Amino acid sequence: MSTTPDAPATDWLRLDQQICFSLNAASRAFGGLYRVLLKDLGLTYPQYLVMLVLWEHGDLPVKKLGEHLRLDSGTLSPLLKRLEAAGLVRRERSTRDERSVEVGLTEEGAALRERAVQVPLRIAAATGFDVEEIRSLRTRLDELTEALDSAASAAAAESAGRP
Amino acid sequence: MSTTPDAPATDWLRLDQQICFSLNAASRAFGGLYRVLLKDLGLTYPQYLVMLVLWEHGDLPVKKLGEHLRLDSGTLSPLLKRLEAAGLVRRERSTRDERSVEVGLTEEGAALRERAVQVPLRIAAATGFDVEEIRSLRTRLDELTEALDSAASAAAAESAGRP
DNA sequence: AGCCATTTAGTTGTGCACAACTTAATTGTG
DNA sequence: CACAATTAAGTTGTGCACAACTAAATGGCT
Repeated sequence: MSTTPDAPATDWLRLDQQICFSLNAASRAFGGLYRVLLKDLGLTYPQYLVMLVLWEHGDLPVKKLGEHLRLDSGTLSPLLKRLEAAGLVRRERSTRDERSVEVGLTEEGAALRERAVQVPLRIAAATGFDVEEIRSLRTRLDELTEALDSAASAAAAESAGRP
Repeated sequence: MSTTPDAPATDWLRLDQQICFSLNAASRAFGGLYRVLLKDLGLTYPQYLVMLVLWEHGDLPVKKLGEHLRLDSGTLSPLLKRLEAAGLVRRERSTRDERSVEVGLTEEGAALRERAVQVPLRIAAATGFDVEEIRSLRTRLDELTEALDSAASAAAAESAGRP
């Protein structure tokens, strides 16, 4: 254990000291606001994230999409099917590599971008944070994600057999 | 719109500038580490949060539990049934108010606390953050949650009819 | 007392996250 | 070339989040 707790073990179990709880709550609060703002666009928040990636990078195989979003095909396949049913994306097997499925925007999907531009602005306004605060919080969170990811794989390896 | 964006609208749609994405990623990274650490205890992360509240506050009606966790009965009812099936909690209708269901720890549930104490320590160590950093990040996130919550209800009221 | 609005749990249905597995195509190696 | 290992997508099953709804009990009000 590399930290030196300055409180008795009991306190560490107290809910209000658990950063994970704050993070989880903030994440769900974001979800709540996005739900309201995205209702007009007919998108859920994860669907919106997929659209963001496609708007930025153009057509991509499911695999690449998953790398950008940290999601696997188990999550993406049904989500993409719903976006396809909504007429926002196309999915077609790559001819060069039949294992791969290329995801691309339909005209309707590309057009939706115009209406989506206001969403991040309204979100930023809602946070009440200025650009610099947002940036620094983001940096901290990304550090956290990386630290947690490597700790999780280390712990998983340990509980399996020796690394 | 109360902020003055210093970047063109296009940049606001860029995934890597979206704080929500970082937050979402961090939240899922936490989930991943908790999944590994809680496997031994036979708990999921939301189940662990429920146990934390019960360990700290003792028996509580479902309603109060939901207030602590920001969750409603739609989420809690099935979750509590699983904890009950696992023998960790009891659920019984209050005699004073038949609408209310009191949730309490079984002996086994209370005993699990001893084994859970190590979890937050290992999480804290994994973050690589010191106590002060954790506290300040937590404060920021709580501010964020509150701002987002009130923005969401304002936006919901607006899209319904005038507030 | 009688009735209605509110409160509390629970149920149902949709969608996401993730583990474990399947299928099919591709790659690497002897 | 043949065949094993790898890779990509999809499927299945479990659990959570949340909206919308139901059922039952309570409390207030006339």
